Amino acid sequence: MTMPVLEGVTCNECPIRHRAVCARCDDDELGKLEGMKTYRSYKAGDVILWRGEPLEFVASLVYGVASLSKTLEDGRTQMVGLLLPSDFIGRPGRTEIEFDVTATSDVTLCCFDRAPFEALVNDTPHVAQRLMELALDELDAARDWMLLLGRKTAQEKIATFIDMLVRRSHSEPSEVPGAIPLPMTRDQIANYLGLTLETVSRQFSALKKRGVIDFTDRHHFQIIDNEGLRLATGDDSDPALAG
Amino acid sequence: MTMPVLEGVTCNECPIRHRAVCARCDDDELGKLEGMKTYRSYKAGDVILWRGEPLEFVASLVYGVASLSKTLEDGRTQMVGLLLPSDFIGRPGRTEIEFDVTATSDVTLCCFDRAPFEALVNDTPHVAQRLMELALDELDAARDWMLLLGRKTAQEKIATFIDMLVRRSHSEPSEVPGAIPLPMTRDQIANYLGLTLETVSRQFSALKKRGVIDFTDRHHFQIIDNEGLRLATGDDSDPALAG
DNA sequence: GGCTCTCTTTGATCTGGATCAAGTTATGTT
DNA sequence: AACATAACTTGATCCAGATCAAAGAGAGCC
Repeated sequence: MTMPVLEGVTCNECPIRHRAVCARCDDDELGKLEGMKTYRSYKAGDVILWRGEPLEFVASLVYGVASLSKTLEDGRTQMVGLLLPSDFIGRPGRTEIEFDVTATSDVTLCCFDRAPFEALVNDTPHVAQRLMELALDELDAARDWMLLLGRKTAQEKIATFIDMLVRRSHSEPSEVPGAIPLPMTRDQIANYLGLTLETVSRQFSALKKRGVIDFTDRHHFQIIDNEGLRLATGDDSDPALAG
Repeated sequence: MTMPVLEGVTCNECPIRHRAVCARCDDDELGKLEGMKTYRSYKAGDVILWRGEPLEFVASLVYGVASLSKTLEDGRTQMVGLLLPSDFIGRPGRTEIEFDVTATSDVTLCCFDRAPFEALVNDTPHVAQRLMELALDELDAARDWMLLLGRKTAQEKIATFIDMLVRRSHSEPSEVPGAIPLPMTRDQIANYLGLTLETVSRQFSALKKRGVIDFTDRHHFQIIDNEGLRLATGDDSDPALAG
């Protein structure tokens, strides 16, 4: 996997310019952010932030995938969020976080030191508003996931996960056409869906056998039957909505 | 249960004055809210808002308990939030909601028409900031609940639920001393915890048999063994933290 | 090319919580 | 007080997904 080099890239050339925390900024506001930003990179598997550790910086995720996870005393873990490009790490007024943040693939962040960023938020309504929107989007996503974790079957969980990946990964242009990247191991997917890795593997096999998806390799798949996938999520009763 | 009459009550006498969306307001700002507010009451079981319906008003919950829930096509439902006094319904920039809001007990809301409220938010930073804090608190709660739904056992779910009730219900002074109200049916608790009502009932019985809690009646209980309760939640490994 | 290590698949078995099925206790209502 | 209805408890059985186990399949390295 190639890791784009971003040092020296201007905000106007940034791939997440219109979806990240800076989405609503005008040129003037963007200039201030431009002067504050630094890029950081992490290898797949690196821990970006530990739960409870003081938060030195906030950041937008530019490339890659990161995960938020919580762990019980005996080691059971549950992912409580997946960060894709344009997602934000850190919250106004919070000096620490309640979960670990880990690089799932190689990751590049656009970072701002926390104190000056907060000062900027306070007198830049465009940034404050965008932060609120991002927080509310995360809250909606968290609630969809609560329904999934509490009430969906293993098959429905896997179908919903694939459906979410298709919707959210505005797939990189350079990739094999039609092949959607699966940027996580079976174990990480299991931790996201509240399952075991064996069950994840079995349900992928079942969807493949049913002709809903197909794997080009273990980390790239294609949708064969979009309608079948949608039905398998358990969300829509009305087939007309999926057409 | 007595339902306090609130018509004519001033904001300064309001029981949620210092925790609700108005928490940071000065007297001037409070005056504006005072002029906009109206009270609405609902009976236990009433639907306050349907998913997808245009949002006419936003509100703070003053008395009672309400729930947010999502439903799959075949009727399986999952509660995705519990609203207690001072919690807020409605979000800046959102004209509809993604879940049903239902009165769990008799409920009183302090309502504001949506459009004028949003106008006020835009030029009252104290309100905008407080709304952000409330949203982030909900996000933290949602993530704790994802860990519960995805990884905890039935016993741990029940213990965590009780522990949350104890922490959050600043129990009404008029109640029987030491008796904590359980403001939901077994079925509603099951929908909150991703269980069935039979499992909820069995786990309450098990905690009672183990001497952790005791019931004065079916909707009021007491904590007998606080340490035992904390251990049963599965959260803390370190007993020193619970002391 | 062969070796090692990690990830993945598949099979066999077990079990926690769901489901099915009575009874029991409250809370009204007339 | 008798009745009706809704909420709750408890028991018996079942099954989806966990757990235990072992065998493939990549990917990196010398």
